[in-house]
Amino acid sequence: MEHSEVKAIYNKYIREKNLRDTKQREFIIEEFLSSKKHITVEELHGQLEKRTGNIGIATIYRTLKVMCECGLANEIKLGREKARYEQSFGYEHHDHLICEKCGKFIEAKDERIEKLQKELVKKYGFSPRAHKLEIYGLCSACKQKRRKDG
Amino acid sequence: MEHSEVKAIYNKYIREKNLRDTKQREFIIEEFLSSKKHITVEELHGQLEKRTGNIGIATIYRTLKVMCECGLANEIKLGREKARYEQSFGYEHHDHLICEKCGKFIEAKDERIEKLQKELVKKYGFSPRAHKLEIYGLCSACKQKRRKDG
DNA sequence: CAATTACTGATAATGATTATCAATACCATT
DNA sequence: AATGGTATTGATAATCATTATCAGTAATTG
Ligand SMILES: [Mn+2]
Ligand SMILES: [Mn+2]
Ligand SMILES: [Zn+2]
Ligand SMILES: [Zn+2]
Repeated sequence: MEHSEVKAIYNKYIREKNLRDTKQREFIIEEFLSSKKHITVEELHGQLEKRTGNIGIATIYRTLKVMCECGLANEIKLGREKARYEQSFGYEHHDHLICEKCGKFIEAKDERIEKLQKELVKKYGFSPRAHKLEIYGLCSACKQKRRKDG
Repeated sequence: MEHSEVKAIYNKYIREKNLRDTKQREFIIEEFLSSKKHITVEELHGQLEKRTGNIGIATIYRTLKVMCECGLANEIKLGREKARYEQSFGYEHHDHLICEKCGKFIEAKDERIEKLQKELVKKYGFSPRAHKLEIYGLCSACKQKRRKDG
């Protein structure tokens, strides 16, 4: 429950865009906001099946697209894997350390890196709109496990 | 012609892995090394069609995979676009500024950013294997064009 | 309530990449 | 040079996430 600020933004957006307020979208957004970050469409669909009745997976794709459009969600695409989504309201921009063993996403940020990126693009007369820093490797838990198991 | 160093590495690799030396791979590698960076499989296939006879597109996929395995190529995947490949022999690691208007890839690097990334992962006990920094926006040429055209 | 039109869910389509497989080419050995 | 084992090729089918289609349904507005 709650998430009233997010819903206010969403409601404003659908009014502006002449979209309609449907039960399915309500359920999807509620579930999305209550779930772990970096969730896939399939995972969300599975969770919804338990609570609400069936909601078509196409509708979940569509609703997450709307959430991204109104700035309430971000899409994260890694290689050939299926897209993941994270809430973006109330979270600032951050980078990701991604464990290649267990799939964990660690959120991290260094203001100095952000600043140096701005310097970097300036050198090329480039106007940045967005950026993505992903570091792939092994999280500390998986590192320890690997030590034990060999 | 030439590219003898790359070919030496490739030849060493195929001997070790019990792969065979085929005309198709020769042509593909030659064309790959002579082409612009950040090329797609489809583009490479198109170019090869002119010079050599037909080479099956599956063979190009397979050969580029081998090139990546032996460290002579890198795969670059952006969102849902088709994969692009770049030579990696004789080029050091670099980041990409990617123009969303014309598709240009600007290669850039800041040693200070690289260093701060190492600090960042250390804070989380994370062992990095690779990383990817991509900045999306507008290159200077496209920026000027936009100014003129409105 | 009625008219308009956006939405839904089932399903087909798409498109890049990978798997399959029979025919062929490579290569070490004789 | 011929042979045999096996990696490779190219055509094509399969895969799989995502998007498009469309008939039926539901939200909105007056
Ligand atoms: Mn995140
Ligand atoms: Mn590059
Ligand atoms: Zn892990
Ligand atoms: Zn440009």
